[in-house]
Amino acid sequence: MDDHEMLLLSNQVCFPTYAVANKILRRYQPLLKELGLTYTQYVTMMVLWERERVKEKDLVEALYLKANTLTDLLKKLERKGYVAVRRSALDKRSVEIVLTEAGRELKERAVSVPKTLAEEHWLTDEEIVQFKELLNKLLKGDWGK
Amino acid sequence: MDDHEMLLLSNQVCFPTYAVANKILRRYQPLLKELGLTYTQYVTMMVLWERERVKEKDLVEALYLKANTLTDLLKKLERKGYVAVRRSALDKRSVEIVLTEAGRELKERAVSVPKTLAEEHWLTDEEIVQFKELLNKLLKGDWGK
DNA sequence: ACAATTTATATCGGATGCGATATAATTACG
DNA sequence: CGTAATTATATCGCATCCGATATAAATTGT
Repeated sequence: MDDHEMLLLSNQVCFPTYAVANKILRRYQPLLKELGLTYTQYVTMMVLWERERVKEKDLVEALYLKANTLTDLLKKLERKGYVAVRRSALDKRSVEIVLTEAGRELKERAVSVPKTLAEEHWLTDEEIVQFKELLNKLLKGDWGK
Repeated sequence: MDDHEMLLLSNQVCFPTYAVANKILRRYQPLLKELGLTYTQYVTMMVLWERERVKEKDLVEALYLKANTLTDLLKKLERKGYVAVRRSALDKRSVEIVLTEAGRELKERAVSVPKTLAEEHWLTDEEIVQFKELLNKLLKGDWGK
C-alpha cells in the first residue's frame, strides 16, 4: 500500500469503528432517555447491577475510561439517587460506589433496552461472536496504554 | 438468555465497540497533536484529500455525522487555513468546502500517522478484513436512521 | 522514622457529538 | 403563481471524554 492509499478513509480501521460507535450511541439515546440515563451512565449502572458495590478505580478498569471522566458522572448518578458515593474508610484516597434501592429498581425497567435492541438483529448470532472476539482482542492489546 | 444475563456488560456488543472506539481515539490523539488536528478534523481532512472539494452535505454522509457537528469543525479547519468554506452559488443553502494549498501540504506530514499505527499490528491482515466487513454491515444497516 | 515515590481522585480547559429548534433557500403542488 | 413542504445549515444547551495538573493519602526505600 502506498502513501496515498494509506490515507484513504476506506483503508482505515479506526474510521468505521468510530462511526459505528457513534451510530450505536445514537440508537441507544432515545431508549435510555426514557430511563433518564445517558449511555455512559447506563454502562456504569450495568457494572453496579452486577456487583452491587465497586471502587471507582475498579469501575475505571471495567469501563476502559479515565478516572476524571467518571468523577462527574458518578456525582450525577448520585444526584439521581441510583448510587451512593463515599470515601473508603480503609483507604481514604479511594472512593466506593454502592447501588441504592432506587438503583436496583431501575434495573427492572432497564431490561427493556437490550430486549428491544436484540430484536433488531443488526448481526447474526455467529457474526456477533466473531465481532466480540475481534473487539476483545483490540481491547486487550497493549498498544493503547 | 434471561433478563439478568441480558444486562451483563459481557453480553453487550455496544459496550466493547464503544470502548474500542475510545481506545483508538486515545491512541491517535498524541500523533495527531503533532499535526495540530483532532481526530474528527483528521478524518474530515481525509475526505478532502480524496476529493479536493465537497459539499458539507456530502461530508455529513461520508463521515456518518450530523451537520451541526461539522459546522463548528469546518470553521476551525478554515481558521487553521486547511480549507476554504463558502456558500454555493448554485444553491445558496449549500456550503462548499475546498482544500487549500496548506491543506494539501498537510497531507505529506499526515502520512506518518497511518504508517506508525500500521506497524503496531493490532490485528492480523485477515482479522482486519473480517473486522471491516462486520463494521460495514453495521454501518449500512438501517436500524440507526 | 521520614523523605521520595506511587496511587486514587478532583479540577480545569478544550473538542466533540447530538437533539431540538431556528432560519433561509428551493422545490412541489394545487 | 403563490403557499406549503422540504432541504441545508446554524445556534444552543447538555453530556461526555481526555490530557494536564493538583492534592491528599498510602507505600517504599534507606
